[in-house]
Amino acid sequence: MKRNITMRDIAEKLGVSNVTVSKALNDKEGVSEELKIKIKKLAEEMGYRYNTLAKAMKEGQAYNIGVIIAERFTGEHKSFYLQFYQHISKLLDEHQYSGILHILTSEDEKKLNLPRIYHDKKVDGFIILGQISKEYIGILQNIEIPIIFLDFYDDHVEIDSVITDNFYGAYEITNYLVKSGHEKIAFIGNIYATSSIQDRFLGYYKSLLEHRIKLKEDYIINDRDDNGKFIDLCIPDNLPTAFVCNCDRIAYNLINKLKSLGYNIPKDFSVVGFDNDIFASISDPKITTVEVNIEEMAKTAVKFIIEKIKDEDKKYGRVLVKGRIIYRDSVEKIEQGNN
Amino acid sequence: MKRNITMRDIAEKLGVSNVTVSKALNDKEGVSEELKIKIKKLAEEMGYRYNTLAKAMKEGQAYNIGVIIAERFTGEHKSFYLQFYQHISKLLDEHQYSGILHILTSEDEKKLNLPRIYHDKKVDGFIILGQISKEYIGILQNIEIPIIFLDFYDDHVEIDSVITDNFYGAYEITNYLVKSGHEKIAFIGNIYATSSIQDRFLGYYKSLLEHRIKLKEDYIINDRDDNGKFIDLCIPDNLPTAFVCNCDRIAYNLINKLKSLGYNIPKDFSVVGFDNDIFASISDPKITTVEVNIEEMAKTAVKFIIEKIKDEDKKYGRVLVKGRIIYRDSVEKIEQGNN
DNA sequence: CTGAAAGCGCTTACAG
DNA sequence: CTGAAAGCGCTTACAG
Repeated sequence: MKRNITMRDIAEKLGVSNVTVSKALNDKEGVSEELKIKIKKLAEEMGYRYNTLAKAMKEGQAYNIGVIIAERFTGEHKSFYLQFYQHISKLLDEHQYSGILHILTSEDEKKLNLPRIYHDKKVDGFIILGQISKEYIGILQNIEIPIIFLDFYDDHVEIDSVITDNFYGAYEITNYLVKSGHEKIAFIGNIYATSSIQDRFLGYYKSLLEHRIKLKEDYIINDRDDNGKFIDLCIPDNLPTAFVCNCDRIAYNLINKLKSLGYNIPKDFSVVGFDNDIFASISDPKITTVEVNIEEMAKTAVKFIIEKIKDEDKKYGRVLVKGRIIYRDSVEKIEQGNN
Repeated sequence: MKRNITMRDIAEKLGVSNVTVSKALNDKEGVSEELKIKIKKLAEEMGYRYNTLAKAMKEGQAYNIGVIIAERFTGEHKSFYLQFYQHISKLLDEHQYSGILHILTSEDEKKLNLPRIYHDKKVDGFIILGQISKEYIGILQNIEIPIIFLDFYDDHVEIDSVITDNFYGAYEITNYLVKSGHEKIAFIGNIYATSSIQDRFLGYYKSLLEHRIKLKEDYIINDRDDNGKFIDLCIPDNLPTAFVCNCDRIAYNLINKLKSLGYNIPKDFSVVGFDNDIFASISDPKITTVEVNIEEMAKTAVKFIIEKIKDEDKKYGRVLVKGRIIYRDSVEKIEQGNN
């Protein structure tokens, strides 16, 4: 194996010191412009590659950010967080950082095992992508490197988080349903499962409150068990005219179920979703939904984590990123009061 | 910022040298069992975290593998490679390595810009996930760290590659169609776009050859332009009875197109896909397809790249990983010769 | 079994 | 503007 080319090699060829080479290559003060150019040129010619590791060790920084996603969010057909990661990874790169994805297995989550990349000081901070257990949050808040929650939050803890404005998004899309004449509006989602679903539910509820529509218990329809596994939807006897689904996936399932029961969407029922993921576009009809601004959220999270590495006292709190309604074909305007 | 705990700190508390601590923590020879246990216990108590960076620099190894995916494969609804990456990342972790995802932008690909993580010596090797341009391959084969192609290959180059057995998979699934009575079988895919599609086409062709079915030019139906963008499918006037699609996505599109034209699938046309991705299961009817063994492929690629880092002379060549047919509802048995 | 010395490739202060 | 010295936290010979 051929030895690596180092700053010293460049320095020797030019009869200068490695310190000068270091300064030149890093565009620091203290080298004549002329020398600097000469050094850079020679470095290029010799195929010099900067050794980040050395710098990293010197500074005690790895220039890596760990991105933790719980295994249960990464199943076969759940690419949402992976897409998120893709953005994060790209943005990190622009800041001279690298992302290291860590899939947190259910076992490690239960046993509260921190990832190896933490123990090995391979990362300077963590972005936690998607809900994790309270207990795990508990140990995370005790580690000495900064962390950011992305797409969820936990109120018992003052960890900074970047979340989509679930509350407002659900509020707005429910308003839209009301404006379209609907009053009997059900919500679909396990309102105990995640803070996202909970907030979407509350946004829906706020819209009802504002419009003096009474919240009916049988209009809150559970869609998954406590492990996040989807369960069969239980449509109430007293049929609503519209459904606010906590995500497009479930809206898609609902539409198919209703269609198989002989109903027409949106003629018989209006359905709205959340996320604007693939299920919204492959559904027939295409689903009116709230688009989550993945890129903006990723950008914010990356900015925050890097700032926090530089200054550990930085605090951001809960930061909301607005989504927007994508109008499609799953909502029907109905006559007021015909229900 | 509190100083990090180092091996020296542990050593001092115990009145031994840092060398001894290093040996103990790494389970190396030359420390009494008793002392070793004492050291490990104290390290635990003091919350010592190993500094990989120092080791890495000493060894000139980063214990990171770069995974390069071309931007065009990571679009909104293309989670296939991201899923791949997820497996790779997890497997790498088991080998004490970390994966660093690099999305190669079209611009960098065109300008032949190597990723920063290469220039910064942040990775010890690369896994290239999915086809990249010949020119880019050209510069990649000149870098001094090992690389592996995953899910594609290029024959002008002796870079090791791990690919799914596209040829054999397409051959088998076409055989299945023939066995089901079909003779007028079309292939859908741009056979110049990627080596995967090309091999799938050739597998299809081999099946035809074996069954003495003539290959008809208008039965090779293009599905995308040279940039990989899907185009409208041009169904030949002389209608086939079955379609071999180069991927599930396009099989899904085809089925919808045929359905919108008033046809019934599989009554009027049989359709098979490839990949067993989400489009195969959300389609109605569900698509009979070839499942790619993502995990096995990822495992093989990870094993190979790590071996190649240890021993740069290691060669593997083109390694095929078998898939298997998933039988579903998109194929109809027809009477021989009724077409 | 234990440890002093040297070195991995940089950067940071400091001196000239 | 230029560079000698020290140090980041380990590991690898080598000596005792």
